[in-house]
Amino acid sequence: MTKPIHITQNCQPLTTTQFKRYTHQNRMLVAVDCIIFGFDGTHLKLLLIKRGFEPQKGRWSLMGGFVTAEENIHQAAARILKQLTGLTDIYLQQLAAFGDPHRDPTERTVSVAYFSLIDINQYEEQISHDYSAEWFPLKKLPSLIFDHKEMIEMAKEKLRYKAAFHPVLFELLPEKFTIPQLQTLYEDVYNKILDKGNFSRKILSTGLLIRQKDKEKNGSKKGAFYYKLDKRKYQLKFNSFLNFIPNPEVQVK
Amino acid sequence: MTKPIHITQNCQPLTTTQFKRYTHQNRMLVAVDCIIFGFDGTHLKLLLIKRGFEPQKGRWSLMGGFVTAEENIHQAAARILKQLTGLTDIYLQQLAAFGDPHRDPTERTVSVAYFSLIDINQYEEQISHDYSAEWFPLKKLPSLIFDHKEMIEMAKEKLRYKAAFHPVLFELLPEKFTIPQLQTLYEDVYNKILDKGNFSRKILSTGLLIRQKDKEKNGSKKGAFYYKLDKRKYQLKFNSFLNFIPNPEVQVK
DNA sequence: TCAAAAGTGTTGTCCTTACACCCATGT
DNA sequence: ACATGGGTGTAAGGACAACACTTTTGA
Repeated sequence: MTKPIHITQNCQPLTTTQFKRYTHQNRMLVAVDCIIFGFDGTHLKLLLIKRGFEPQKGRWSLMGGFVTAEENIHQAAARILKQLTGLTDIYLQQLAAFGDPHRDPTERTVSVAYFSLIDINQYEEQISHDYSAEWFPLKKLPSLIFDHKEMIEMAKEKLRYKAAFHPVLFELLPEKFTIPQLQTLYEDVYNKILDKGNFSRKILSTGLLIRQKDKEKNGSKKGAFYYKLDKRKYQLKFNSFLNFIPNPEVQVK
Repeated sequence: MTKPIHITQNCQPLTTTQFKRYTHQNRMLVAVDCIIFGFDGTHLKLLLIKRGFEPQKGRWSLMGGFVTAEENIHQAAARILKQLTGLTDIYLQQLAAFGDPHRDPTERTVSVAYFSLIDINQYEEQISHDYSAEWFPLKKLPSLIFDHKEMIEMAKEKLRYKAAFHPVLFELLPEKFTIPQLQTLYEDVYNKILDKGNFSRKILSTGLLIRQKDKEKNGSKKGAFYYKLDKRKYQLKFNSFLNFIPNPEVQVK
């Protein structure tokens, strides 16, 4: 069995006056992997693809790709996200860099994981076929390649942590939504039943929501008012501490 | 002026049966940079080095280094931290990956920033000479190379965010410390005067501290009791939400 | 004895929780 | 009419900020 060779070390370093390169250093691939969250009205889900190329062809995986020479890492993540979902201007946040020497057995690759929250209704069905993509409930994830499981675990923790204080979960909902829908989302994220009265007051007290004239009538006879985010206040208050969850017991490293 | 050439792309990819490498991809350097916090009893400080090599020789910089072929990123950060401080088993947390294509004009380098909290008294004076290292108060930082300023800003935010809920600032203090010393630390981190009565009660109510028999007598005539961390409870409660700061208004992206 | 910092007591306010209750409406 | 979920009222309890007060001791 041949060991992979670090080809870059065989290359002669350039040494022009202006642009010395660092010599004797090990160059490696840098990738991004996207943890894409969606909410179908009942459960939080992840969008995974069936890997169409070697190695590990046919196994489930996060959507990922290599960072190119011209782009920064965030741009790479946005590009990858668009490739799979067709969406731009999406909530997209860096999670962490994963760099175990053998995480990808093919070749040393450092992967920067990003997590994103999308409105599952906006997602283009079409594209999912090209990538054999599928939404999986968080509790029923398939076996995944490399360290993707670990990435997802970290993303879940981070989401819970963030959502306990910041109104980030709105990113998962359509433009118009009801408070009971929002509550279901929180309940699924924290796996915890919340008191509807207290929840509704807490959410409304943030002043982030604007009540609409119409109601959603599928969930109940009475119907629940639709709300929209007040985009301006949302931007403004995003970083303040809003304490959405009573006694959060999120564990984060 | 010659443009830097992406040498790796000129290399022929290996294609043995067992170990295909990814073809046509751009390989790059991966570095770590360490944001090292210390507390001198009055102010929070950062340990910076005067860069001893080109490019930008002689300018101030975070301590950093390249990730080698055999180690993971965290190990690289721990190695770099030990190189400069002589310390191991230090609080060391990944902050974020920085990957602007031109952040290091020499050559495309992705840097993973780590931040660490050390007891400034444990720091070995000796080593600082080899690296021309110096402690700078956060409010009087010198001009720094590359994007190091941005890394530091992010680290400050992260530290404030984390310390508002988790007892992480203890990492900056010696084994024995007094509550007024701890309060000074919090006050410097949040640039905010705290009520001593409320602060002391809040800290003690966590149950993390064990009172010692002896007192520190320099700060006052009466003297303040020394405390030690209850290591077991510290581990146990580290991730729960303890709310150290009234109305935190930390801004984090 | 007095100044200065450590530490304790006390009180009013605000927030939260738990849960009872009312509301609207499709069947 | 009644079941069902949406939404409001409310009282008890707890947490917390503000600040007055007591303690200790070196000079």
